[in-house]
Amino acid sequence: MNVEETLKKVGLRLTDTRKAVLSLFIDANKALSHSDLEEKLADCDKVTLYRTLSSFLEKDLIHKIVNPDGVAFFALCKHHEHTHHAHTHLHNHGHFVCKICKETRCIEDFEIEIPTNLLLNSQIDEISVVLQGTCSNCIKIQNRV
Amino acid sequence: MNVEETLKKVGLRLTDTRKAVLSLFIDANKALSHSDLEEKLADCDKVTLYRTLSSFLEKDLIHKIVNPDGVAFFALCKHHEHTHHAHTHLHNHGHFVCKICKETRCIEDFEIEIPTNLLLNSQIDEISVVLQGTCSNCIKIQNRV
DNA sequence: GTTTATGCAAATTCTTTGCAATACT
DNA sequence: AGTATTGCAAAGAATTTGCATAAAC
Repeated sequence: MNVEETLKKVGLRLTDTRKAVLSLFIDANKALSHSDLEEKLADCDKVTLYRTLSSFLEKDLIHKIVNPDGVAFFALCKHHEHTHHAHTHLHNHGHFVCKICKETRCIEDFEIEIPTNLLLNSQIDEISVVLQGTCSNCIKIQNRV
Repeated sequence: MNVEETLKKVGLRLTDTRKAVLSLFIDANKALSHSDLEEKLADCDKVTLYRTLSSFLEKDLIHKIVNPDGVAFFALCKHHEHTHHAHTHLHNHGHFVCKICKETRCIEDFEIEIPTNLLLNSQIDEISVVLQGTCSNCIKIQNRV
């Protein structure tokens, strides 16, 4: 997955911040919050980061996960790794948030079926599934103490 | 479901604000945000409302649903309507949020099974399932225009 | 050259904290 | 009487907006 090609494909100008942020998402392989990015890109203005995240959301490069504390995390949309372009896609996979280290990951294997029998007259656009608990790493650390 | 009995049962003092807020939750039969309460209880200080919500959360009278915009909503925990007291309970039922009118409801019939095969070494405490879309009422209004 | 993005300051919104006055048991 | 709760002011955190400068196309 090439950073510059991806940005061009969705019609965003190639700026240093956008290239850096997209690289971070690709390398991270997990969800990142605004403050994660701010920390990693210390010389970048926080407002620019907010705007970068907005433009990525708008172009469907990333999706937003709000954890149970109300903190927003963002993760790459997997469909951009493939050549085909699914335009209206539901993010109906699960997410796991560790309440200790706050690490947030997509669980691609866990997909929720929309309950079409319920909510008969409503239209569903988006699904958010967040599992909160303690990650394996933090359990290990707890057991050591 | 009696307001005063319920408050006593969980060990909270009977104050005007608590009685009013609990009544609103019972009558509303849907999730309410802090600003919903502020609007309905105009003569009550907003800080008191924050603290009321905290105490209700702590006593498991209500649960918190963070909608995809990051706005917190709160809804009654159903187990308090019965006499038996489940102390550690997962809120693994779904929630529906209308992106237009922001109405938020529990969908009690829609329960998510925790995927025990995934996340083998992690511990899951809480599940949040939020479906976002357009509610039947807002669809009707759209069609009229 | 035209359009879009950035950086800074400032405004807004949401939430928490400290403390004296008040209400509950 | 003793303890918990309230209301107000103020602090803090998260996010948005306006605008001049700078960078991308």
